Amino acid sequence: MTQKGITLKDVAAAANVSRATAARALNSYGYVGDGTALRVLEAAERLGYRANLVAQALRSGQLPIVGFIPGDIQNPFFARIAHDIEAELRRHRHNLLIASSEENVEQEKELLESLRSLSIRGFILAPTSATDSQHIVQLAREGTPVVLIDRVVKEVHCDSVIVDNEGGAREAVDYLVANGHERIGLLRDESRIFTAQERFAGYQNSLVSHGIALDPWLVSVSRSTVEHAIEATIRLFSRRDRPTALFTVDSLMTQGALLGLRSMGLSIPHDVSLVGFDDFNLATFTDPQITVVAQPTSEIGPVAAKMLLDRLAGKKLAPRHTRFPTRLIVRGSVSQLHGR
Amino acid sequence: MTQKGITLKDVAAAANVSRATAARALNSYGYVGDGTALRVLEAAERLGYRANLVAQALRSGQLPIVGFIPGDIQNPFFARIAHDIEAELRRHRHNLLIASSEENVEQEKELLESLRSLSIRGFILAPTSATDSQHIVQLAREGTPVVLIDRVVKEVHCDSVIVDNEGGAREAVDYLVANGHERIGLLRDESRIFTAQERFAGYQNSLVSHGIALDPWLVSVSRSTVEHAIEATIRLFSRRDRPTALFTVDSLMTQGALLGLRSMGLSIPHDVSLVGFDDFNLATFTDPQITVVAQPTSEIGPVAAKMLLDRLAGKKLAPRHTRFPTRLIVRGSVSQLHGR
DNA sequence: TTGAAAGCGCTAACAT
DNA sequence: ATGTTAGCGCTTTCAA
Repeated sequence: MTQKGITLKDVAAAANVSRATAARALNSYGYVGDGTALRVLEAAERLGYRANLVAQALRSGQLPIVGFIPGDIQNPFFARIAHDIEAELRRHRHNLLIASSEENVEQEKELLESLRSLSIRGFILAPTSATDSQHIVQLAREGTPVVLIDRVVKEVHCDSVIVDNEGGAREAVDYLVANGHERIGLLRDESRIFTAQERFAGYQNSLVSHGIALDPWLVSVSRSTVEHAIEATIRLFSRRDRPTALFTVDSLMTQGALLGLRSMGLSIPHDVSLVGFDDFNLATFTDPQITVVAQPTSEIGPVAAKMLLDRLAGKKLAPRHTRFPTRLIVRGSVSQLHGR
Repeated sequence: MTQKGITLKDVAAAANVSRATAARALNSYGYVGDGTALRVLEAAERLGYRANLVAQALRSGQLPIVGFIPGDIQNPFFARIAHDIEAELRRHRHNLLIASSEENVEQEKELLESLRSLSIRGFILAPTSATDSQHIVQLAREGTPVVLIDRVVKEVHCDSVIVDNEGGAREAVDYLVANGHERIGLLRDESRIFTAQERFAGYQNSLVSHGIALDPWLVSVSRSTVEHAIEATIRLFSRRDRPTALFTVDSLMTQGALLGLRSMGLSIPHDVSLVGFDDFNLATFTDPQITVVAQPTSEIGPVAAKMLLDRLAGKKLAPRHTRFPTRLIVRGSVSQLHGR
């Protein structure tokens, strides 16, 4: 046993002062005589005193912890953001509690519900559903600071950090069209997810602006996992009159598409051209390398963390919304379609 | 404002009982009249009562939170483990606080130090250093349950979950030798890291058992990031009389090697054969696919979480150590060396 | 079967 | 400049 259970009382006793004075010295507020302060500090040091944050939290009603609820911590996109948030919070002596919703609204609700009992100071959240959002509205209304990332929910008025999904998707499809493609497949995730909606809109808008009719058969919906995306890809390309190009709405689905196409013996870009939303490590390792719409992943975490920290510091501002632009990175997965 | 700040007192008042009785009814212990219990439960329900975990923690000295300190949450290996631990903890109504050490011992110490004030119930930790470990010893000695994963520290007596690093590395190098390679490069990370030591031992042992002398020039040390590994690879292969094969000790370094070799115009497996420790998504997307030593990543998290949960439940057992076997997955990145 | 009261460790209003 | 005291929300003796 070592310096476990050294409390303020012990320090106060050792320094021959009251607990109040000891607290003042330790947290440097109010009046404390110089000599006294020194004695207290010295005693605390000697005893190995460490303030009990739980006790502080009971009084203040706030634990120095922020909750992060991503769709899936295994998605490198979220892992990167988690890392950045954590680093930023650490600078402000806060900790990060991570709980994945696993893209399941019910789980998201339960998580939020259970975390509220913990007096968590605020949340950074990637809501699973763009519509089922009463639980978030509720949370925000109670005064708990919330920052939405990657996705946004209409009814909720709080800070948010997202990217230009519509523009990014549109640019991707524009690029495909510019290369002569007209039968452009879309591999998208469930429409309850905000980004799915916006990216789908970009796909549509691009087609419309080029006078290309939207063919529902070219759109395949799947869950956002490599496995599901493989199946969806195979479904899409098993039809005769298959697409000449494919746009995938996130990196996991892009990977699934890669695998699905390979399993069908379809080569990129010879048989099929491919553009994916969200850049990922793997994209530069394949041959050819994959053309993608890149998001400024490294900026999202820090910005979101700072927004939340501002709220925790008590700043009363109107909700702020950051929307980052995306960037098309042309690599080698799109070919000029001949016979045009 | 909604059901914020409903306390036990409110529930007790609403049910016309004392706080003590309300607590008994809510937590079902001690004697409570059936009718009374019902009234209390009903009142709690109606008021939307939620127990204040911080207050409970102040009494019990324990917050239902477990700390996870990986080297880097962005490493898919740790992200997967984090996910699995979290899922397991959730079943036992515990939460997971994640803080990366970023492979920095000092940061690891600070993290632990600051988290102790939080009355965290236990830790799952991948220690950055195999030697600098007093802080962990200390922690364990104070009675805080600790489970070590991926890496282990001699002086610390606690549960651990690791894999057969030596055996896995040996098998990889054996395989290279069996394919006629003798000049086998090693890309390893810093020797303070436990896994680095064991994997290096496996490399050595294999060479020795085949009567091949260890050539220090063939060993390149680098930090475990893609960028550093690229440089180290280039360094290794810039020498004349370069290796015919390369063994990399983790997936980030394998990626770095891939990139480094490509930048030098060296093709796999024609110019260089490659085997990496730790399987990763990308390994099957490259052409050729990469031969790797796979770890049972999906088993580590659940086992570690269960060990910790046992401790939290108060089980007094001798420290348990699980060491999982590894498995060589032969794909296409190794070629039979001619002229042998 | 229930209630009163103490106390977990800390802070802050109030008094001195 | 310092001490006294009350109380954050909860659990748990102890007494009734």
